[in-house]
Amino acid sequence: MYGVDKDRTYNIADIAEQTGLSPDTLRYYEKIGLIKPPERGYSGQRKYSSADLGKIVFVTHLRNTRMPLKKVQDYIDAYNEQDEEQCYSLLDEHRQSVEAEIAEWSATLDLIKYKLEHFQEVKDGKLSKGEDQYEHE
Amino acid sequence: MYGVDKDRTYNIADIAEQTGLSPDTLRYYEKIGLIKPPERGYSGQRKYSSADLGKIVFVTHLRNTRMPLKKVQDYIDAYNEQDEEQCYSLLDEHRQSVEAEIAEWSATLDLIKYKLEHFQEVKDGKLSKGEDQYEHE
DNA sequence: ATACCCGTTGGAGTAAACTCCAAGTCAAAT
DNA sequence: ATTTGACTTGGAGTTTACTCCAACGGGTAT
Repeated sequence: MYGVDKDRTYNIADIAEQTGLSPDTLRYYEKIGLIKPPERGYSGQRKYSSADLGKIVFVTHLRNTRMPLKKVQDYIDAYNEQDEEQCYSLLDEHRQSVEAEIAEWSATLDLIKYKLEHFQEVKDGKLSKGEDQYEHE
Repeated sequence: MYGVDKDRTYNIADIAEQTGLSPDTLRYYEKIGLIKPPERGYSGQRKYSSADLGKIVFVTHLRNTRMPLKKVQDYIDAYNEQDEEQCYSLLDEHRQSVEAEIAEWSATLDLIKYKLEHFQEVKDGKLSKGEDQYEHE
């Protein structure tokens, strides 16, 4: 709005600094088609615009949700086609998979806790003398 | 205890069936030193004992807790040295990392939910006309 | 004897998301 | 003039945990 140079350009190091992505990652995202190739300067160096920066920041927001790059890709595509419905469902789909992930990790945690409790029994002597080798479940 | 052939032998397919691991995975675990090489039969084929089976099942129990193979390795080592303290701390350490994992995924989920709500606002028209391109946080 | 099936090996390939590298260009600073 | 520093490229390497493959051996069924 104010104070922001809408027309300045950024080199790859600037973008890296602004986004927290490494230059390598930026080139990688470009290579896989996640971000569009920016203009090039005098000696072939990338020259990003403020709009470019905005789009890359947007990608980082999606990545912050741990959305896989393929899905980010799909999301960007839907975004460019102004298909908000599709954007929404992709995000909601992602929410579901994250919920599933949490459920799996929670079940895993329960299992570990169970093992730890069982372990306590072993240390308490309840099972310590038996031939229960490799049988802590 | 009863009805279980303590002295029968198993080929790799039998072990695969009993454990749910593939023959390839069994050979892989053996290659990385996670399970000890079993006896070999007439023509060089693996001949697992009941004890072998037990140990492999044990590994699958650890893997069920999503413990990384390296850590399973450490656990087995500690187990073989009868260092129960160490076994316990490895498991507890693992519990902590799983809890951290859950915390991260939960934060991710919150972020996604926030985005979805924000999205709703967009669809409700609050932001739909603005030049807010690439600015859904 | 021939096909068939199960096993063997070393090594390559897969997925995801980077990360690193060598070799090269180019301009500014000394 | 030369060093320094930032950038370029294609391509290889990293991690984890497998999975697949070709080429081969050997016992069983017909």
